[in-house]
Amino acid sequence: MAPRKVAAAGDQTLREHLITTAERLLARRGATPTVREIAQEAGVATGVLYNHFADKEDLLALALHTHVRSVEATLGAPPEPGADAVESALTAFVERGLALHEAILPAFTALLAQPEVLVRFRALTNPTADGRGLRQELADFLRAEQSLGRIDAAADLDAAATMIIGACHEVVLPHLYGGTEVVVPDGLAATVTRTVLHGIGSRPAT
Amino acid sequence: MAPRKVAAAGDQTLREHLITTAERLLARRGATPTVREIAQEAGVATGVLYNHFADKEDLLALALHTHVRSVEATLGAPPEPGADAVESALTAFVERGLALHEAILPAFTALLAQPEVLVRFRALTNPTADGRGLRQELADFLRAEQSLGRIDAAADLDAAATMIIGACHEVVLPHLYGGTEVVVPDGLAATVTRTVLHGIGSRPAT
DNA sequence: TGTACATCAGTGAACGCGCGTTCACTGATGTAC
DNA sequence: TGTACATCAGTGAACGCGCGTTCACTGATGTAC
Repeated sequence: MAPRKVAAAGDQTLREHLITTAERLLARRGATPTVREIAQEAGVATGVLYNHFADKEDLLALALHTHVRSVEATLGAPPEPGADAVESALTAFVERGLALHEAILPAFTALLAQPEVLVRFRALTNPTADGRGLRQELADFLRAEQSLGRIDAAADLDAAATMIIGACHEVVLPHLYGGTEVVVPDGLAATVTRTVLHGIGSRPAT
Repeated sequence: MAPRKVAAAGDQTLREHLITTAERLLARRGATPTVREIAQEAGVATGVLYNHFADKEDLLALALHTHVRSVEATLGAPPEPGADAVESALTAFVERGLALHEAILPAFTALLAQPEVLVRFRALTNPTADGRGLRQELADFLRAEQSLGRIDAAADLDAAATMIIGACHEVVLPHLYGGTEVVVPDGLAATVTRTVLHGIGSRPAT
């Protein structure tokens, strides 16, 4: 056993290097990279991909999984229920969601047209929130706050979570459809939080 | 000038028949149809597409445009501000949004990987809400209700519109990612409306 | 230490396939007489 | 009415291209002596 000098930089294995490279190309706007693009960017021959992965779908699913995990790692831990004021904790949650979606939606949408990659991706564990997914993580947080009496006991928290995560999607999606740069409006997280906590219905003047 | 008998059924021109056929294939889950699939489904030779459209992107952009318009036509007019109670009018709005997104998102996501089609699509007028788009239509409605004093004057209506339309996206998107049937939870429109009007913050017991 | 050999990760030209697109051809229909 | 011709929408085999994938080959490295 005498491996040739690999193109991988640093202490990554070649397999990790290939996943990292595919992840970087995937995160860029546009279509999914070809195997030739991935190999060229990684500095290896195209055939080498098939020494480390079953096929292109396998590599792309792993690249997407790694991408989501590495983006999530940059976000820091979610707020603890009860530790802070509901409003500020929820705002932090929304900011996390906005950052996450801004970072990962381009890759996801590029892969929507490749159903086989999504099948493989789903076969891996959900990379966000210890397998729960972001929406469920938020719903769990809201329910914990509710049991602490800091959220209306009659509120429908699934709907609230859907609306909040939906707002994160909605800020990013039109830019993907429209081909324009994603711009998250200043203070959106705070405004969304205020809206979901207090509502927009008319109220008696104070 | 002696046109051969065309494959188009009824009183549609062959051009319209091709757009309708592409629209139908596009609305089905999955990838974008090939020119051969469209031609076969339309009952004509593949070459005929190029007698009526500049290229595949041209046809698909028109098919998407027609699709959105025909879905919107099935929805009926949006509620008039002030005509009904805010809560019921807004619920109707959300139901329209859910139905619209459920019907058009599969086609949109299939085309996300084909940026050129989206460029051509954007060159056409926005088919929803007289060119305003659904989100703006909703924001305009909320503003009208606000000026009637039926919505909190201090509310951020852009954020509210983003959350509501976002919820419509959020209900459909995970099923597209996940490859499962789209199921809109019963009563979601009413719950979303209640949440956005009254908020989920804890309130004094009545 | 020096030399011959075995190993096998990496190589990249070549393959098969499906795609969008082209264009010489077909034949049903309108027109001229 | 009947016949010869012109038109041109529709036809579909063929083309070129880019893709994912394969596999006979290369050559740097570990091992045996």
